[in-house]
Amino acid sequence: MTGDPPFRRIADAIHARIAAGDLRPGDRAPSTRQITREWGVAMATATKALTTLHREGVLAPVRGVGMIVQPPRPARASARPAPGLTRDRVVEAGIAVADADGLDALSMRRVAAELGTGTMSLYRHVQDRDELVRNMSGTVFAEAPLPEPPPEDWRACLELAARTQWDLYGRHPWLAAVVSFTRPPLVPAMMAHTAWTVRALRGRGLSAGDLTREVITLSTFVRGLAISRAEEVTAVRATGRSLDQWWASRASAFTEALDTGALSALAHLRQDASADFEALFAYGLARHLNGLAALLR
Amino acid sequence: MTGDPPFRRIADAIHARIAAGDLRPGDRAPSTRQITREWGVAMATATKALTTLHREGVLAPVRGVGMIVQPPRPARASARPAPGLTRDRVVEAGIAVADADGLDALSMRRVAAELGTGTMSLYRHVQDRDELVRNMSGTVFAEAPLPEPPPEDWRACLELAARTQWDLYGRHPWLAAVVSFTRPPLVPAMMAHTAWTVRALRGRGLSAGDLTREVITLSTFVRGLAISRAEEVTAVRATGRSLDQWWASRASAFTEALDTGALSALAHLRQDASADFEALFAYGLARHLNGLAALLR
DNA sequence: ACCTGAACACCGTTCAAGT
DNA sequence: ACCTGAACACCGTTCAAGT
Repeated sequence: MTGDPPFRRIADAIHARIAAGDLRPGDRAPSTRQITREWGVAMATATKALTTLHREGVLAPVRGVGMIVQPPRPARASARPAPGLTRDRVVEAGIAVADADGLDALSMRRVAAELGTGTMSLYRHVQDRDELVRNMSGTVFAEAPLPEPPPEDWRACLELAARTQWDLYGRHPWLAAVVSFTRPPLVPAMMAHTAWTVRALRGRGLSAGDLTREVITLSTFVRGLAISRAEEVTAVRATGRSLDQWWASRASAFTEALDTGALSALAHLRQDASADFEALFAYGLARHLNGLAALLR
Repeated sequence: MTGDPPFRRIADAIHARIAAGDLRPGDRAPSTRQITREWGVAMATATKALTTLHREGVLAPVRGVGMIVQPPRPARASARPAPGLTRDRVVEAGIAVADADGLDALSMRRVAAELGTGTMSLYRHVQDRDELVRNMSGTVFAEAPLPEPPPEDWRACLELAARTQWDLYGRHPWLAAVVSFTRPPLVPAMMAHTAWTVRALRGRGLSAGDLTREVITLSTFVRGLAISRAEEVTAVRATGRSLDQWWASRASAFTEALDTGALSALAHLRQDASADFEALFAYGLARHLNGLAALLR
């Protein structure tokens, strides 16, 4: 890029401003004089940059005004199906967007742009945004199979199932907020996860009700903590502040609150322990499984 | 309300349709003939209902067309501060909207409409929507104080703290998705909750790290299950289908999946147990506290 | 100086116009 | 018949114009 000749670099920079929306169709592009000032080049170079963009159809000269930004030409012929656009590609693009920038960034327009199609073309492959998200969940769950045959020990099984979900939520921070265990979508990979856990618990004296509650509450704990961890990822992305920095910025207001009698007990909390999600996961899982062990005994 | 005379009830009903957006400025209001059919009243009553709305400025007669819905008159003079609009009133209105229609319905425009102000007036009292939601959390947490002095038994304390949060999330289904225990806002009522729990656990041999993890993982379980319950509320509101009805509609596809080998273990789950959130709460809490009891022993 | 309406840059999705 | 761009009815928030 830096090896490009100056007129090319200037042309690309102007093009980038148009792509970014800083310059919009109908606006005046920088004049040759402005270009010479801004980039420190000769008039000949500035003129060549503009005529290049003219030849490429990006700008058009208007007598007595200057170079005007043209409306973008449609990238593809209309009413022709985008070649190779499939439900799987839409879902993959959705996963890529959500992994990179979170669920809030997952707009239909953004996914379509990622695929180089019109927004409405997506609706030929998914019914609506909700169905897209559901399909995304199903697809990523298939990334996390559980071993066959399972470990013999029920505790090893439950630890493995919980750990597998925990890691999956870590790879896809948007996932935790989106899965449901009370209205599970009919996604084979998710049902397989649940079925694997049921098999580990079956025939150990739990009532059918307790078996159901065990499966749901364990998943709920893992999901709940994964939601907190994901919020942390989002907060860092949004504010640029890590949890440590956030606490540091609150420290003075916090210690002030500690003086006021009833809140002084908060001084017994350790902030580093609240930021270590791995240790929180291990602790909460251990308490739950120890409680279950007492029930099974 | 039901004691109002018929013409008043009809006029109110038409007004309600306008407020709901079913009838928009420029639309024709129901004619006298339509009113006699729809409400089963005499022409004189229908005419009185329409002339009442005319006198109130809601409708205006257009010769040869009928009664036309008028644009709403601005409720208050501009650039005059809305009398009595305070941060507390904004927060209260936000809570009312979110309680009634969920967090998705909590738009700045909706809250402003509820208060009869312009949207931008809200920004004089809260910095942005996020701060509004944070203030809402703080306010409702103050609804759920914990008793002083606390019970002597640590287990009774933790059960009470968990139960209090659980009930609070039940009264305000939007709350669970919004609270954070890793970046807690400096809200006295929330900090008091945490401090109360810390006091119950202090001096029982837990390390500072484990004490911190205990407080967070217990809250995480309660919050996680409350999120599931809230999603259930939202799903019923959106689809009009209870969890039972949802499962019934899935039954055939579900039992089909059960036949395919590995998933047959799912038949051991009891759907009614998955829908009983109170029992799920009690089960999960008991497992966690039994696990903690083993650690403290 | 204080307040807020118009405007902007986004959404998801409907629907009719295009091929 | 199939496909999709324009349009609609929403967002949160900026900013400049109003009082």
